[in-house]
Amino acid sequence: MTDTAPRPTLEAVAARAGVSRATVSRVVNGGDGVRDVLVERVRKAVDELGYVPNQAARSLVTRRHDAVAVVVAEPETRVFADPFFALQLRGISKELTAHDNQLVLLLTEGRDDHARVGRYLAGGHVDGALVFSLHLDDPLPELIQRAGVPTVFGGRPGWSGDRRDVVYVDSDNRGGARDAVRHLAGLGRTRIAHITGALDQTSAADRLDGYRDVMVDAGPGLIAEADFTPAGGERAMRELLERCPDVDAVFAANDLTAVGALRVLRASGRRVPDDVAVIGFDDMLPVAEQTDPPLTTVRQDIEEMGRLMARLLLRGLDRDAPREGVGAPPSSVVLPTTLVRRESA
Amino acid sequence: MTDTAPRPTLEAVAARAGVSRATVSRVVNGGDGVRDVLVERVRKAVDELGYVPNQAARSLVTRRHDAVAVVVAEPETRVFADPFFALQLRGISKELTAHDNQLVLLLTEGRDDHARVGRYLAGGHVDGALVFSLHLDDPLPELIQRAGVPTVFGGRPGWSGDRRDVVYVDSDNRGGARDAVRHLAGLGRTRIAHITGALDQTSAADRLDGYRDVMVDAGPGLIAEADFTPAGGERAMRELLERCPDVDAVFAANDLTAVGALRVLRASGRRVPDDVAVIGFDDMLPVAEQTDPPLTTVRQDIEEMGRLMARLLLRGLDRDAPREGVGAPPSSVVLPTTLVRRESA
DNA sequence: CGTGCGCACGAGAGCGCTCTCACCATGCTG
DNA sequence: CAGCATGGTGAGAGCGCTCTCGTGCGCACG
Repeated sequence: MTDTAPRPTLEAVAARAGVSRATVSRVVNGGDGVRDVLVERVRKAVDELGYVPNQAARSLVTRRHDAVAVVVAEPETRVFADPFFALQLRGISKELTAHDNQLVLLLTEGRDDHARVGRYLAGGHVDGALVFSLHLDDPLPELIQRAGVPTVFGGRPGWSGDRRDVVYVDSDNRGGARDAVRHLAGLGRTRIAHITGALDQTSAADRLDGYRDVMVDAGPGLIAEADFTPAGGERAMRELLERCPDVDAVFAANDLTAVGALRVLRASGRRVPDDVAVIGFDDMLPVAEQTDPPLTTVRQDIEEMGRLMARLLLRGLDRDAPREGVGAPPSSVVLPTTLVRRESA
Repeated sequence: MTDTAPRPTLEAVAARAGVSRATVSRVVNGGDGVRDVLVERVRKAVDELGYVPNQAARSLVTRRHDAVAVVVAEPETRVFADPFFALQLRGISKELTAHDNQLVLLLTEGRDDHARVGRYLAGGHVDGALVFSLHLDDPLPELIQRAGVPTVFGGRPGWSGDRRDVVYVDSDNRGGARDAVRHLAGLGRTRIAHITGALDQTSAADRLDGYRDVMVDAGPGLIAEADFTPAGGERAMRELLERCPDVDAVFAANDLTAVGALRVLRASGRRVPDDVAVIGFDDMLPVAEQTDPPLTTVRQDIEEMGRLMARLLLRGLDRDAPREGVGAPPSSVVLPTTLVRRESA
């Protein structure tokens, strides 16, 4: 735990290079309009002194921070006890880094914490925010919009339907669900059930919608509600078997739910996929590949989602647009999904 | 994507409250030495104007940022495709938040990226750093030490043996391994094998040491090297069965490895735990509970590790110490592990 | 009643940077 | 050859805050 040494200032570099502060500043920020001789001289001085600009001083005048907040709400941190979180973060990080932006991570801890996040964002410490808050009743999005911080959401916010200015990046949950169910139908299955996710999240609702798109005449008996967890999957599967013992296919809202379903199916003596075909969602790798049998599932490109969120945000901040007004204002993006065939369906 | 509005300054608050800037500053920073009447008046003005201090301006003069960098090296981000990362981060976040510090996340992408991180840390943007870099040959720790930023490491760095000033937080990998092996021995097992983790990481090396502590006379035939992945676990288990078909217990370096081992054992017709007892490490919940049979494993309190890292760092920054010099300089901490008995051993 | 002390407050100087603007060479046009 | 763009450079103001000092006041003391 060493202590920081005093760092050289612009002034020091200017003195050493025999130019003015202004010129050094110009060189440090690209060097346009400075003769090559001087640029060279300043660069040398910078190297020799090990000069690094003081970001605080810079922000004070530019009102830019080159920093973006990533807000993850508490309920999500549980969901993110899977690679989802890490991957998305990685995509975000890559994109931000490529544009020299820092990533300030804000994890909320319970609802009281929302105020703190709101205050922080309103405090103008960051240029924008990437927010994961997929619950319908979450006050956070509203709070953030009010804070006046440019924001891109991860996953469609529940209330976004009526607001045109909300920008989000999402997977094509509905389309992916349709693909899954169509695949099951293509296998000749006719009694295709669906185990939902937590329906207060748009992803779960959208997947259910996709299922219904294909199974227009599915009775409610074939739909069981769960919560994205293996335990929930078990419960729902048992329920389904009771209501409809001759079910021959299950589309689970995510891979973890599918794991629970698989376990119950096996315990009931049914073979997968011979008796009951099973499809998950996410392609959560350590899980989907390890199940018995390996899980057919709908893959979403999670890292790309993160990257895209960051890209949209930065574009909105005019970091990217070469000329003012050239880039259209960013609008939401829905990424395609792909069905990954393994052995469970 | 709304745009930020101009924010009120100290000056504005001062004018409204009819006091000087200095007084407002005093109130905002605790209010010592200001008459209650004025404190009240200033507070009111702050509320009415929705004043939030400009952190950049403040940092410029205080040279404090109330921000801490969390550095995660690339190889780790893969390992952290498990709840490890999220949990640790959560612990860190909680502790930092409690002390009004921000969390700046730095994920490195390949070795070239180290320089960037070094530059950032040397740039004095943050008051300290929490670093995850558990590989023996990683240049990052050295780089960071040279940057002169107070740092606490997550996991014992490979080269820390000879350096007294390195502060880290780690689990008692060695002790946990000993417990696991002793438990297996206590079950009457005599041919207890060990599947190692990636031995360029101290955690893997320490667990191997713990195994050896108990199995002082274990032949090399009972040790197979793997890499913390299920696939590695499978490979190693096959190897072990070949070399020692009558093995009756396996201590795997982590839960994922154990999953691979379980699969091979089952495929070979052996029953767990009847024929072969298996113990993992981590208690990675979605995994350990879902295996067949549920996995006996060594649990480490991951969130607490994160919290502790942050606490040590902040203490080192004198955020905590009520009086100068009262708190001893922070030293490394090794957290205990606990054996969680399920059904595999 | 004068002196001294302590306390509450304000004035003002920076922190390190960016950015506007004025200045001074040039080089070109009329 | 005067006049005027043009482009490179420096001087200086100011971003919003903290913090040191100096000032004025009330009070206890001699």
